[in-house]
Amino acid sequence: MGYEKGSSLNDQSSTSRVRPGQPAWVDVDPSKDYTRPLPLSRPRIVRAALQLVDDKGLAALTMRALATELEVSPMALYNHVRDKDELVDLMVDLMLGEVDCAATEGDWVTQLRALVHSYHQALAAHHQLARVYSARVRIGPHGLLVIDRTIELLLQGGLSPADAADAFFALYTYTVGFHQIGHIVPLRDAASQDEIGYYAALPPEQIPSIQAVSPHLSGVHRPGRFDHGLDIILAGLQAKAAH
Amino acid sequence: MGYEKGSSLNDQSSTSRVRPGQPAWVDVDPSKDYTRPLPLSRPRIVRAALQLVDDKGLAALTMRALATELEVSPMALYNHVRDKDELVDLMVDLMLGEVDCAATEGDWVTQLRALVHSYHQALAAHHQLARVYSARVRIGPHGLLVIDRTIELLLQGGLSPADAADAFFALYTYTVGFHQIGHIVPLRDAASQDEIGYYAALPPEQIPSIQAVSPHLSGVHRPGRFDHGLDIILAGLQAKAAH
DNA sequence: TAGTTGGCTGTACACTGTACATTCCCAGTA
DNA sequence: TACTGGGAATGTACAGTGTACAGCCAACTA
Repeated sequence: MGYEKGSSLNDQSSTSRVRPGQPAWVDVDPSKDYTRPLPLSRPRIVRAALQLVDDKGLAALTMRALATELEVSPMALYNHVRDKDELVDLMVDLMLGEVDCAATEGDWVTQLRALVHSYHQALAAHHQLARVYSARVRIGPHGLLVIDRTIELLLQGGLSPADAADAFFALYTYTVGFHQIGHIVPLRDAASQDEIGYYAALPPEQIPSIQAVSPHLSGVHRPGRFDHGLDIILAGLQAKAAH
Repeated sequence: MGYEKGSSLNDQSSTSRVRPGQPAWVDVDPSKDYTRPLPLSRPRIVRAALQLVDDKGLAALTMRALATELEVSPMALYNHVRDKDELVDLMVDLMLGEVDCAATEGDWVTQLRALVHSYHQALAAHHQLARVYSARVRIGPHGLLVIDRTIELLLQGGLSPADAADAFFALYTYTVGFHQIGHIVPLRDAASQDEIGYYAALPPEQIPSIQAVSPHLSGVHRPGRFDHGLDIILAGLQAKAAH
């Protein structure tokens, strides 16, 4: 997006920029290094970081690994980003830019469902990143727009400002929380069963209700799970909006 | 709970145990070290870790710091705990032991509200620990009991097993998510305003709805916030239970 | 052409989790 | 009482983390 230049000129290598100060008639001297990486920039760093996390997981995001990816020394990043914390904040806001706030079809509940679902999809597309919403969330411009649109719809539905704020937090908390919750595994033998194998730590007769719904518990993030929960909240909101 | 021995005998110092192998008539020889720490044990380690996190925050939980607290070498911990991951799992389950699953007054919604509220309170009492629910959750015996009781009440309310599972996840996600969400601060100048100062990153006219409810947004975890959201979900559940 | 500036580099440090080998203490047995 | 086997605690060490700091060198300004 305006940061890469002339990629058709340099073939597979993305690191060609002719060093200045050379006379024009000098073509190529293989003994010298005429190439430099693309200019570093905040957006390029953040995009590369998000890519890295999507590909290799959150644990793989180290300043060193990111620097390697960008063919640059680790400390070079610190000219564009205060610290790793800020980098993560920027990544979150980049992701939030993918949320579609523009849908205006249907009544307020329908629009709200679409908005939150879009939020959900953005998180799902970068589900590793969702685990970072902890301790503090720093809201950037994209985040602000999503929040504003959500509250707008709640007010449009007839909720009081106080109720709208609470409802916003309920939706926000549910949506982000859904992605923060990872796979649920029993305390022991986590390796043997990679998802819910609930009963491992307690004999079945002590947890009859879990037994009763057991097949529906596996697959924490199974398709439709999020929307079912969302519908429950929306139903509650409609009840509240109608007094 | 049966792990400390004779605490009334040793005064404030928790590190007095007479070294064996000394003749009984030898009273005290100050030149020798007769004292040893209390015997290490899984529960003692886990309790000390939870205390440490409650007092000094999650970041302060390092194996070295914990070992210092227990007056023991760092590696001694590894005789009782596989790794830090397992330690955290055990801490979570210890906290879940504080949830009150026994209330049986009122109808199923009332009981469910009380149960989830108790879960909320346990998390609030150790709110630093809540931030650890990421990536994976390993459920221990206390966690299983809480889950089982929740599902029992949902089934009692008339939900189908599939609906009960979805509803459980909605409640679970909301509750845990509520505590994972930390303070919300704007991207810039986070230091200057320690909670919501939303508008910093965008001019006010671009986020009119946020402006409209602004006073109700501050204080993410203000008293009552959790319960208002919970009531929304419970209202949705009642609607669902009644078809 | 001389001076300055700002992005990039290499080095270095404090700190993390934890593997490994060693030492020590204590219980149980002869 | 003396011996011994084994589990628990220790010290050392290592790889990997974020990032402070000082120097370097290309590129811009006068």
